[in-house]
Amino acid sequence: MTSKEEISPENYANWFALYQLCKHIEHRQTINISSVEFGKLLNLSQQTASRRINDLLELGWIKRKVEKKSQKIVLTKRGSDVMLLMYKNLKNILESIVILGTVQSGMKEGAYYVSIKGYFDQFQERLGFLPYKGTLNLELNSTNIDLLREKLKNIKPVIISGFEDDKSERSYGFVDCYDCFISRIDNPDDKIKAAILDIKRTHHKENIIEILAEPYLRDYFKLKDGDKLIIELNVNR
Amino acid sequence: MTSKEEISPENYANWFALYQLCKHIEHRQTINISSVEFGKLLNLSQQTASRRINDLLELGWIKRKVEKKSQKIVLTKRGSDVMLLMYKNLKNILESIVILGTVQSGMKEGAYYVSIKGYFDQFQERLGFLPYKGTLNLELNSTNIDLLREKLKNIKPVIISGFEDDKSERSYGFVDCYDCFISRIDNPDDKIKAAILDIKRTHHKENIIEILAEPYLRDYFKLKDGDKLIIELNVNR
DNA sequence: ATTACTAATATCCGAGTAG
DNA sequence: TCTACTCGGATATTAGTAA
Repeated sequence: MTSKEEISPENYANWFALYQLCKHIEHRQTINISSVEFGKLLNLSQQTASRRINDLLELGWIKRKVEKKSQKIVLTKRGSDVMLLMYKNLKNILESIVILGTVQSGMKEGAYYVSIKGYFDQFQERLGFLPYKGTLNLELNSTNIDLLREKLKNIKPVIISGFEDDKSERSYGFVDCYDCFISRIDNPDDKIKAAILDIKRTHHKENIIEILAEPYLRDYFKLKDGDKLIIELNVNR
Repeated sequence: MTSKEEISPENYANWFALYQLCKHIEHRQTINISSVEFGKLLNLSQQTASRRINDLLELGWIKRKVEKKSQKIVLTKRGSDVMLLMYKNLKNILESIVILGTVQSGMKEGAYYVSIKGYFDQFQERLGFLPYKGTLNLELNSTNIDLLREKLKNIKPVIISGFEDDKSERSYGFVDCYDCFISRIDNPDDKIKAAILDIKRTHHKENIIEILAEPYLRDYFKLKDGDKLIIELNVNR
């Protein structure tokens, strides 16, 4: 069974030691590292690094063989459980610290509206980019949709005016857009400037939003349905 | 821009403080917590908890308002970046500490072979479970396939004997199976007993393995193509 | 109630060094 | 070279309070 042990102040130094070790795993859960080298990783002395290794041994998080030139350290089942537990917890935490959207296969209506010249020209002018002729649909869970709505209240929308189409004699309403940045959850540094189409006026279910961006986001981020994206708004926090 | 700062021994106590705070976020990146309560979370005194909050303020990871009964703490952009960075690093680490397989849409041949009575009866008897009549295909990256092969060398396979089918006058070769456990990467505690069909004898690409289990795994784990599963072997580490 | 200062103390770290 | 012990000094934590 996976151990449920939490990292408490008595051993978070040890958790970090394990974390640094894991970052240097080479093959088959194995690390070859001397205590001097390990000390450098930890910004600590050889003596303390050596003591850390012994602590990890005692916790049952690693096994090792001391050899002449260095020591061969192997992560135990218990050790990998410790890392897994932290991963799992962080994953949960992320749901409450960033706004996450799940990629959904779009109904093609988005593409139609974006393409309409009366809208398209305004998008280019007021959003500052020439949008791809289609939208990416993101599903938000209820926590995230609330968080998003709350944040949008404090942001000035980019207003896309309505207009009349002479030929079809139809009138098109105004649309509010909100500047944002989109990134993959596993690579938050690669951000794309994008815009959220006003969620009040979409024909979708309440928890789905539509994203406009210059590139075709499915290709740019290599997305599949179900992938998670971070939606970042320009609010000071 | 996302800060690239690493957590060094001078501030990993602070990292853990932030982590514990984040675990208790209620709404809109906000936490209401007194220094006494926070001290309990950290297994530390009220005084130290209070100092930690001040450290986090100084690092720019949180903002706060001290109120009568408690303090309202809000995670900053910088603070959420710190958490995201750790998440990203852990995600990378996981690839080297557990064997991960990516769910692939199967070609239906697996189901055919499992269903053949000559095999099916043996599966039930020798694996200890009545398998679902189909296999789940998992794609492994090259690191993980090497790791798996290495581990399988040290495990005794469950041998499924070959046989002749009188009617079709075809002969079926033997199959090796390996006991394992399968779990979702985001819920490693919920493990399903399963078996890996001998990768040497599959007709697939080299880096795809087939999994047998009692339930229909796609339903049990609510899987979509691209989801990641942990494959655990019963080896002592 | 709170938060947080100061002073006392407990803990941790690294130099020196042995095996 | 390695790892890892002892021990004095550095650092962190807490008790006692103030605000």
